[in-house]
Amino acid sequence: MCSLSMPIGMENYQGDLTDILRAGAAAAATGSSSSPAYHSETMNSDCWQFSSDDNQSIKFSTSIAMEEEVEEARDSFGDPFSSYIRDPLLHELSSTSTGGFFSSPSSNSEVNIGVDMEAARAPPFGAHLLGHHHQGEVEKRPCNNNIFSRMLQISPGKLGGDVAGCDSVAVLGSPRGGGGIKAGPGGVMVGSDMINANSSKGCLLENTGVGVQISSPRNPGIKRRKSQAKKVVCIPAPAAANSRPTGEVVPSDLWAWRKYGQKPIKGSPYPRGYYRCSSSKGCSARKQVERSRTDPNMLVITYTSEHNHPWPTQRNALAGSTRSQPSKAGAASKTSPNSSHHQKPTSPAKEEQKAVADSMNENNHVLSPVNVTVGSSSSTVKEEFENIEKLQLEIDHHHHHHHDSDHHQFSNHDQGFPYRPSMPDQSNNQSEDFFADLGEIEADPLNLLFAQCFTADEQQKGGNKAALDPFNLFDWSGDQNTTTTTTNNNASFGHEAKRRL
DNA sequence: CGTTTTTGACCGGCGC
DNA sequence: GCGCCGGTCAAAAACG
Repeated sequence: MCSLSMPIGMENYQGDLTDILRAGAAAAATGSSSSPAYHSETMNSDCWQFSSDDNQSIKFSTSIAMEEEVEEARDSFGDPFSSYIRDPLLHELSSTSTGGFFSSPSSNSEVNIGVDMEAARAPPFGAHLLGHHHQGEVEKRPCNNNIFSRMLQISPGKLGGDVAGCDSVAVLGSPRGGGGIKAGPGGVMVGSDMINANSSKGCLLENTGVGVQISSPRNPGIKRRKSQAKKVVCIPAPAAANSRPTGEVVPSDLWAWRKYGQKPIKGSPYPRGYYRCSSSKGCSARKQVERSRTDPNMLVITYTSEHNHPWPTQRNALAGSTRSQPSKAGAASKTSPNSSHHQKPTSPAKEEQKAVADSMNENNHVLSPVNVTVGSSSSTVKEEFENIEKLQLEIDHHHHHHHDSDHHQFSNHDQGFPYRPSMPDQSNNQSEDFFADLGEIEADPLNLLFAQCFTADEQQKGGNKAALDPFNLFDWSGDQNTTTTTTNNNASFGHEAKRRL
């Protein structure tokens, strides 16, 4: 994996993804200060940078905005990110902390990952709006610094919601609490769906905001079957760089997703993939994955419906999950159906994860000459879960034994280190809350992932491997964990391609 | 064998 | 009512 080193402060950092995001958000929040627009509740923020030793720096920009309405959806959507929303920590985010980036200045390349959880009503901030993905475009506004400006966005919205009030951004923090996150100048992005053309005018979300509907331009509020909110997440597309227009690699979020369709989207050269949760038959959770028209490097993932079941602890079927893509990752044949997946992921989830990782790596790759190597190994799902479990254990461990320390870490770093932003309100309590919440968090795979990453980092500060590669975070495999599996992210991800078009 | 992916067809909403 | 589109279905193929 790449060797990203933790930037400042990060080194010691242990935490889970969630934390990271949170932190980032928090950080962002601070940073975002600039934007006047922010709603008080919302938070913005923006960017965290992780810089690798290499000089690479990665930023995460996050903005999370939620609407009230959104809450229902919040939970799961299956996206790991959603957890953020729920996550109490969000508060933290909302609260602001300093915005620091981890950054290293030097970064040659930066990657931003912005997380937006946006309510349907998008914040006015113009920054980082994603285009309506519907149109296929997601526009990403540049974040502060980042060159690549890849962002991760999450925006929840509700169907039917009225978007009209774009202005109001109510971002809720986490349900629990607190504050919302605003999108900050630093790269905050607005959920594409939410955003509509109007967005330019100030409203990010237009119609779509509404609900689940996936932003169909036509009808904003169309009633889709389910009235649920949808969340939009933008992340750097792994393969994009590689250039596969069509295929997308879906970042894994640990949920098991089964692709049930793909359609070319009218305004976009890239097809949209439709996935549904395969963890549970009854689960209505779905997600759509497509590349941003404007920025092929960005992957727009729209989650709709919630999972009606707990995170899959284990995935059953490996079979079929991976299609051959084997060896040639690099070679991706676009058309060939099989080509779509990188190497064979063992499970979709994994695949997704890999995708994420890949993307990350890719980014890194791009960014830094350094590294990324990746072996390709695919760990099995079980392995993944094992890792997760480990992570959980770690988390628990922290939870039980180290809160303080953890807390300290965060706090200490806060300023510089967004990760655990110091929240005004929460600063002290956070830790408690934080941990209290861990239960939830734990459940969240992503968090775990991140946690893993981070922990690994600590472990390995010395580092070699990348410990911190934020991107690697996504990577399950593990160098990080000692254990690890082999999986990895290969730099080559070529997953894309697939089908039609 | 069970699961996933692929992919053409079908369905429903919307605009004209 | 028709056509466009997006979303979903379902059969076939692929995979482990």
